[in-house]
Amino acid sequence: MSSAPPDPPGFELPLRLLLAFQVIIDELHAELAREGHAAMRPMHGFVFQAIGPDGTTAVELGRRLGVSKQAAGKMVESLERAGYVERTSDPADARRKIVRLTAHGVDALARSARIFDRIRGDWVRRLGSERVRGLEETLRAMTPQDLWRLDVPGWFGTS
Amino acid sequence: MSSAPPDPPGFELPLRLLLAFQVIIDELHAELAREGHAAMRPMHGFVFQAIGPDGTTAVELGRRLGVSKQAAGKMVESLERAGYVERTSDPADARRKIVRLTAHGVDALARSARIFDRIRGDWVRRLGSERVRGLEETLRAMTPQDLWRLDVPGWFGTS
DNA sequence: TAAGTTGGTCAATGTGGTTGTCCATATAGT
DNA sequence: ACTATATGGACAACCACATTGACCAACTTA
Repeated sequence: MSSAPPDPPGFELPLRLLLAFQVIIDELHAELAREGHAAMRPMHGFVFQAIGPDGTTAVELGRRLGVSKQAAGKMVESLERAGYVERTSDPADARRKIVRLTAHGVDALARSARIFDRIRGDWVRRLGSERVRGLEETLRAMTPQDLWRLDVPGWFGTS
Repeated sequence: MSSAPPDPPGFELPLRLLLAFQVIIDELHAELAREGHAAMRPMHGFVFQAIGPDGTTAVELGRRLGVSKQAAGKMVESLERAGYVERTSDPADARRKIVRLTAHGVDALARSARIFDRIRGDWVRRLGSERVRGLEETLRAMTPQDLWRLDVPGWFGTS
């Protein structure tokens, strides 16, 4: 004879979505640090992905990430200092400098992929395959198709 | 005779979680802007919540949000300029300045709550009550119990 | 009442973003 | 072929938002 539980307040859902994202990303970087990539930051994964296997230019990178070419250039500089990317000149166009992942960067990206898969496996163990698949389907239905259209940087400004 | 679909790569889940959060927050702020709160920023909701109905101090606010007291003080300043909060001195302790939401701030908070509920209603219409409840239960199972332990600011630094 | 703790503010600094400017190089139009 | 335009990259100045360090006034405790 118990009545149905009331709906939770609407603000719980977005908060849990963000919290779940945080949980996964924190776990990823804890594991990356253990595997020798302590310098990796949450943003870096997105940047590596935007660089892609064939490399790209700072201007194109800025476009993909939704920031100015100057901001992209500074990102590349710091990633270069950290040894994750390198810049080479384009023989076909003397203006362009191609940004490519170094072996170290490729390693970080490969490890990230493995760790993400492992974390998903943990979720499957705790929730069952059906619920994880259902979760992914539900989120797919409610989010833009293009996974990489996040425009993360600066999106969360305070003022 | 079709084989089962393969598991998606593990990185899709966190990305979709973040995307879903963005979708909701963007919708919230679009609606808030329509209702006269164009100055509201994603962070502000968290800050308002941390201030609470009884007000708090800059130091305590910094603790709750996981930032320095100076950073919290600056946040308060800008929110004060925007008319969302006011500072009054504590009669019981001449050092303390109590930060409280103004009527305008309370209005923004109340509207946010209503809009969040409305957005959840949209999800229910598109997905059905069962799936939304299932989503919330799943996320609840995988995230910390304390909803407000997010330590958002600066968490996503690039370097 | 002296000593320590706490709340608030000021100043200097670091990081990561912005726009504006400029130059070298490619590309298109006549 | 030459000029005009567009593009990639770099430099500078600036802004927003965080940090740490120092300091003072006011409360608390021994």
